[in-house]
Amino acid sequence: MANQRLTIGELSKAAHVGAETVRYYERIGLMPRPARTAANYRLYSAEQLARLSFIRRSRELGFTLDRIKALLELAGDRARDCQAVDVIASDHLAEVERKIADLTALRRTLRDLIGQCRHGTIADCRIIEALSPVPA
Amino acid sequence: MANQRLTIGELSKAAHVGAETVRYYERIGLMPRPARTAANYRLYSAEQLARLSFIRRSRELGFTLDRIKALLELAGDRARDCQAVDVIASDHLAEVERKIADLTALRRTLRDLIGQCRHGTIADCRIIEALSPVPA
DNA sequence: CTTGACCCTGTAGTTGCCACAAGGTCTATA
DNA sequence: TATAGACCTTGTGGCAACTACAGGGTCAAG
Repeated sequence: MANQRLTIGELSKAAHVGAETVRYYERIGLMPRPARTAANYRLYSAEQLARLSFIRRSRELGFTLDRIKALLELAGDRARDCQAVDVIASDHLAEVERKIADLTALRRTLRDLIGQCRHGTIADCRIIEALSPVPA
Repeated sequence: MANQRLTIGELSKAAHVGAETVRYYERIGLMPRPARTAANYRLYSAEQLARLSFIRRSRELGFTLDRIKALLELAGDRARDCQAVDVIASDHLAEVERKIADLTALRRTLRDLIGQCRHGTIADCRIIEALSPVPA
């Protein structure tokens, strides 16, 4: 009963990942090549569904496919020290924090700029002015 | 004296934009086709340098090339109401704010996850566990 | 036996560039 | 005058992570 095999469409629905995305994951080696029916249809196992779900969750957390590949390799090695996992996650967190900092600075600049808008003509628009270079 | 024309390399240095990027902007219609020397070298005017600098500043603020194109069109129309500029900038700000919100939620999740790490084996790694689907 | 929903492969588009390759040009120096 | 090296030209392909076809094959229901 654990042998229920899924077509790509069924897998796709179960994992909430587009079928074309699944094929893409296969092409880049993130998902294994599945079994095939006589008619060359892909057939997925429960384990492969679990793998795809893992990928989807990781993507939701913003991990890159490269890092997800690394996480999946680690996940298979149950006896191993989980420090490597920690490193990947911490690196990712650091990147998220950097992006937040960048975007926060950007938000400030944009708010200032928009706040200065006097709603007149382009000729005295502060936004355009801020973007325009000073004539040398 | 206002007639000083620049090669793509000179333009590139002056505006702090890669030469290949300038050619790319030309291809997509963001920069105009410049004059050419007898040897087919591109020659840029001061006005074109100003346009490229405008683009660079706008990119630094995270505007997409499409929006920059729109901003440049508006910027040329000095008598026009600057409301359209305000709309573009405000839309952009809204997107930045959305991204900050998304990333902030992500940061929280990642921090929680990493904080739960007990530094044992993969088998009881909270991070891997959180990513793994519950077996049905 | 046909309709419609599924599946297949392969290719091209998205965004904003960067990195070649293979050639032409220009300038300075030996 | 020859030549080295820095510049310029076009065209192509790559990056991330998909998405959207086109042009076919397959399968189950009515």
